[in-house]
Amino acid sequence: MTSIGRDHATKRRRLPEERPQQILDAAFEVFGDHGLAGARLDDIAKCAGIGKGTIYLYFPNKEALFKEMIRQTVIAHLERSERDLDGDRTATATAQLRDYMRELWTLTRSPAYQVVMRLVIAELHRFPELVEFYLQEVVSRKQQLLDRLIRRGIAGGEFRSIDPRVAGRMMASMFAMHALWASTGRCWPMLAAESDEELFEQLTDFFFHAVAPTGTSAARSGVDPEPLVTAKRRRS
Amino acid sequence: MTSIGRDHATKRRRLPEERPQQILDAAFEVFGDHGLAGARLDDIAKCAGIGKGTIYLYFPNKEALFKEMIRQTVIAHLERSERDLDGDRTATATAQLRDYMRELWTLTRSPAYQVVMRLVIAELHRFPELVEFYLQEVVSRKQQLLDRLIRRGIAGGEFRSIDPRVAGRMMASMFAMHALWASTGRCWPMLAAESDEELFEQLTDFFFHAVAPTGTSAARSGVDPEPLVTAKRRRS
Amino acid sequence: MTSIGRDHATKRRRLPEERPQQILDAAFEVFGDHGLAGARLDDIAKCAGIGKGTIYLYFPNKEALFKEMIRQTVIAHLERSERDLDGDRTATATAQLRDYMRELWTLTRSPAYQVVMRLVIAELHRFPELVEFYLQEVVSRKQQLLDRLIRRGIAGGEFRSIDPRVAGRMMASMFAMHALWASTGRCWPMLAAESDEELFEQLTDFFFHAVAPTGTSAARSGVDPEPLVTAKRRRS
Amino acid sequence: MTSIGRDHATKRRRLPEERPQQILDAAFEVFGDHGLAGARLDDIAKCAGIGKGTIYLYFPNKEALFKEMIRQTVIAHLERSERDLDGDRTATATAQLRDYMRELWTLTRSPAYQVVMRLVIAELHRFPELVEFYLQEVVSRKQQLLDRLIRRGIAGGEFRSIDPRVAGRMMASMFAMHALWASTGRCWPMLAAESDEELFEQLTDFFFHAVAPTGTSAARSGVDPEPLVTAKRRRS
DNA sequence: TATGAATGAGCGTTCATTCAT
DNA sequence: TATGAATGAACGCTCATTCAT
Repeated sequence: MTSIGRDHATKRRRLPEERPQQILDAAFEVFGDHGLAGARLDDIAKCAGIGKGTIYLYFPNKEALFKEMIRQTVIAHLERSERDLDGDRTATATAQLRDYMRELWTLTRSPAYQVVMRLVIAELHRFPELVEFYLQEVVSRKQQLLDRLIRRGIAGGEFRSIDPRVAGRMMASMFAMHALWASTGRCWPMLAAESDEELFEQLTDFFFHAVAPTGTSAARSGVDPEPLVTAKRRRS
Repeated sequence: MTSIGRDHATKRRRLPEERPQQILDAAFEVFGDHGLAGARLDDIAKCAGIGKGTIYLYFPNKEALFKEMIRQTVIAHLERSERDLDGDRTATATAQLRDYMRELWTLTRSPAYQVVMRLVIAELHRFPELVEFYLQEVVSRKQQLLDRLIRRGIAGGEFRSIDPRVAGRMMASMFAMHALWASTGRCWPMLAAESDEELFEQLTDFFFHAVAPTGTSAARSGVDPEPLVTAKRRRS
Repeated sequence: MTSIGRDHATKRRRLPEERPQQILDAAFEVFGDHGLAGARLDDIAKCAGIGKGTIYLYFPNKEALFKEMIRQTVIAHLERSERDLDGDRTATATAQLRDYMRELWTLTRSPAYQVVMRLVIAELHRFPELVEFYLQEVVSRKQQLLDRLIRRGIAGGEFRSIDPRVAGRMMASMFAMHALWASTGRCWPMLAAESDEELFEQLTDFFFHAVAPTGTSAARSGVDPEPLVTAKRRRS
Repeated sequence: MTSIGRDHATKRRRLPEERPQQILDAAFEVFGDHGLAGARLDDIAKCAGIGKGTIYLYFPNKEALFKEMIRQTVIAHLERSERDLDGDRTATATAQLRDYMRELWTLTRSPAYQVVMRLVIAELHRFPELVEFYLQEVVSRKQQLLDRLIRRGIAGGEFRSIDPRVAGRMMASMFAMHALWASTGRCWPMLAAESDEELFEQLTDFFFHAVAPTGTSAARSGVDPEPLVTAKRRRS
């Protein structure tokens, strides 16, 4: 069982300081496959290449593991977005929004984010303390971010006069749902035929058409009319 | 929670013919609170006011319970929609689509549907047999339904030239996500300020703008431009 | 479910007076297939063509069913044997013993007896009252029966001088074990190649050789020397 | 029940290496009392002085426990016999057979073997996988062993010309049944009056008489004619 | 007398958590 | 610090027994 010189393995003994991250990485993987309730600590330990008891040296219980996962993924992304958007005040709202979407889409394709999204939807409501945290630190901050952006687009005539919270919510719902679908590719082959890039184009195209100023071609927002059946691949 | 016309004693001894529905009602509640994996048959029985073993007189196992929940909500709706849409071939695609959305939205507001949606998204993938069932009986049928409708709208010049599968997917994602949000009202008060009717207007408005023929006011689709900040209440 | 004129079925409604026997017949069948612990009252009821609750009108519980089965099978056989053997005092001991064996073998081939044998061995020891009954009413009476017979054979020079209790015990053990093996044909195909008749010949042949007077061919007991590999079929 | 040299506290904390045997010992006891189906894992755990879950660290399920019990008793003996018999090619078939019987008898007197025999006969047929295992690893191997031995005895003129499979089966049935009887000593006092040694003499004597060459005294096989009523004690 | 829907204790098995090493 | 053997409460499911009809 023990192999000498096993230093090329993916899971190898790391420094003690890395232990918590090592455990979290394993948790992402196992929670993703089996959900919060279905995941076994045994598997997480095995996946992290450590003993089962060791987990309890760094996290008081299963729930705490989940908390930390949310903190890492979701908060990290939010702060990055805030920095990016507030940093550049020269670009058009359309351009900034497109950048934001691009980043969101990139994130959306990462397994860790997909896992967290699914867990948040499926199981967060059983941890009231976490719900509070999530609302304060994620939902409302994200909403404000989009609000500012869309208001600017409306004011500048880039978008039609739409309730910015509604537009933000629509965007969020489309991206979230597609992330969810993408996260279970094998189960929901609905999306399988297209590339991620194509999906992104479809999402942005749909959104910008929806908020395009009335009486105006959405093409002005930089989106070409789509052919009937399948969007052609661009850039990819 | 209390149903009018329950003229019996505490909770027990409804008519035997109602037993399966009685169990399903309890299942909706408990599954909603604890998820598919987290729900205990014991609790469902207690909630239904019957013994644990009684459940097994009507359903072979937990999975079958959920299958029946899906049948009662999602599939029942699907079949109703299929009947409605195929029954009236005179209305415009826009009108039919609006009718469909209206019905979907009504469904979307029912707790039972919200629960099912969350469970499907969160946990279905761990029950391969159910995944198969869902793909066959729900996803593909729904997709075909929308496909026909949207194609007709495009052919008739009501909608712009968009991939009908994409448009269908966007619509589905928006409604599904709003159902999810609404299902956890206490947790996601994001939507709480507005009426259901208003939410419906926002959804349809957004969608019809997104598929409106280019160079054309979406107003032709029967949707007025929205005021800036908050949609005014109509009809409700 | 209810078929009119269903009077040809094997399990049909009998007179109420026959109810207990009807239940016992079903019990023989189901206990035989599944053992005492493994048998479900549901199956017995179904097999008897009656409702499950009806069983409890005639037997206080599962255990009582088993008791009655033993009483019926074992006692019935014992008394028949005693009558037969004591009735005819003219035949040789060898002939009488052969007759007894023949009858025992016939009994041994009946499913009911095989079932009881297996249950007695497997589970009787858990019912002390029945054990007492069985020892008194079966074991000792049977032993006395054989004792008398074998003593007579020794006295008359038909058998060698052997402890009659030992000879009786050997005979009983061989027959019992073969009954057990035969009762699970599918599981113990060891015996499958031969006919019941052949097995009977092998058993009696072996026994009479073992008790044959020393220095004498067993053939005198009416048994031919067997060929080396496989006994030829006679009479069957 | 109490083993000498157990110098620890109450019952717990034997060396971990002994755990599997500790569990098996308890299994022998509980299976013996309640049968295969009737035994509760809880009781086995309690009897072993460990927690219920601990059993599953060493055995995947109930069935595997029994499989191991068979291995330790029946198969271990079988392999010992195979080694012994193949090791010494100089002894007469009679002597070898007597040695084999002697060992089988020793085994037959051990409670563990008696328990296993009863369970095999009474309940094995409900575990198809175990049946297969038993047929492969015990029945057929044992039959071959005896076949070789008896054929040699016949070829050398030590035994009469008898179907070796028949002779083997008779021997097996006598020993098995005596094991069964002995296993319920309190229930079947039939055999209690005599010593084990005496029983062994009776069994071998009976067998060798049965296979003695026709027209020849069985005494040549080394067995004296028995006195009428009770075998005298030898060697014991 | 006869029923079968209803019950709930009890089963084998799992796994989050503990703790002696 | 790190382990993994040990634990026992809890799960889904079964079925002997009860009881309203």
